[in-house]
Amino acid sequence: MARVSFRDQVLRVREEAILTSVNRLLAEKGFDVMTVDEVAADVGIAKASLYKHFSSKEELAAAAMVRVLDRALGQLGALMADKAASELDQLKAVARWTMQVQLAGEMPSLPAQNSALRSALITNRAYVDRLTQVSEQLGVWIVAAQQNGGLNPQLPPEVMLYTLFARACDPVLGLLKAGGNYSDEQIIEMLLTTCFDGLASAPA
Amino acid sequence: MARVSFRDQVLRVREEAILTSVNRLLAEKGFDVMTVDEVAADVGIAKASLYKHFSSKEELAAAAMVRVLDRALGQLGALMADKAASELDQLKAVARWTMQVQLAGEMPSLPAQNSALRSALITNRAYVDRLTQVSEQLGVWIVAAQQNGGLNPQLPPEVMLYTLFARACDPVLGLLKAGGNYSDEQIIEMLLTTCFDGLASAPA
DNA sequence: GTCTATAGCCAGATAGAC
DNA sequence: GTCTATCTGGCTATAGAC
Repeated sequence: MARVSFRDQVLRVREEAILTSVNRLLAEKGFDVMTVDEVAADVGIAKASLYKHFSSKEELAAAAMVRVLDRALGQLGALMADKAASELDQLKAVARWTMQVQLAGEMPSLPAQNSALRSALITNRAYVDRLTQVSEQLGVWIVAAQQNGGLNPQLPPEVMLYTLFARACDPVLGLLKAGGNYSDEQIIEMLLTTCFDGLASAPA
Repeated sequence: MARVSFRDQVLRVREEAILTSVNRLLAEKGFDVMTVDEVAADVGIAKASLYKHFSSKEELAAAAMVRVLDRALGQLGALMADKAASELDQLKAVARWTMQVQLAGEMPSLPAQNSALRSALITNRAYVDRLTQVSEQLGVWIVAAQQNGGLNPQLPPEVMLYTLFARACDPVLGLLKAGGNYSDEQIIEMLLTTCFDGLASAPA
């Protein structure tokens, strides 16, 4: 196995620092409002140095998304190891995890409208690959849960999948946190209830 | 009663045309990506003329929000006249209406992050008044529905209210419409199910 | 109130020395 | 690869003639 040079390690650490800043700023302000100058200032390097690592603002966002999707894949892998849990429980655990990430201010929020960003993302192999992997694993659990009665079998799996993704960046979380009336754990439990049991029915 | 001059009527029609364009562009691209040049081009007037009617881009967005909130208040008034409907039915009707507006490409989407926009909105009396009115009427229905068993009494009304607002600009709608596999009416019915009955339980 | 033209600013991205 | 300094373009907003 090839040894990694000290020089490469330093680079890797620096890129990690960049992505941490990008991730936080994307979660705070969103892609359109975030500026590359802010990122550079937050990392503590010159803007030109940033562009030696990432060739555009869109690439920065894509790299941040790849990192968060990798974290998600790690979560999925850990959950798959739990053979005792039902598929519904595993899906709830995923939703809980995404809400925790969002409450921690670490969920990057990308606008669906920005076309320059969209085309950069869909042509980014690393991003598309990971997004596909996450979707496929969730899809497996959704279909299984529909068959064993954990999820409503009348809704298309596609709708369930989109809904879970959407709840990972639901603005309701931010509103409730800003209100300050509930703990993070209370917020998560309430939103898990609204997501899986709806507004109408009382939890079992 | 004072007669409205012809001149004022022309102005009023022009401002309506401006707001229609702003509303559509806000729904399509969002506030940050929309430019005042685009609005002027869409209306077919010079940008400087726009600024004679509205003093800033934020004022444009606020006026568009006021108009959509007025439409919402009209809906609420019509629903209140239906004495036979339960409060749950009325809330579902409101949610259905907001989804129809969104599918029609007429729901302006404003980013929660942009601080210049936020301060312009919260200091806009017309906007705040209407938002308060809508919230209060929905709050009345929510509390009543919780008391008569239509809605889960364990969830704070505040959480229900935020959730209903959030569903009015839920990205899931756009994703499903872009997919092209379902009719508008099918999309709305599915999302009403996920919102009120959740992903887990089958509808009654 | 409408227009053309432009001011003023700030963003993303780059040049070139070290 | 890092920096300082700068380019380039697009944006909001305004000046000033009609």
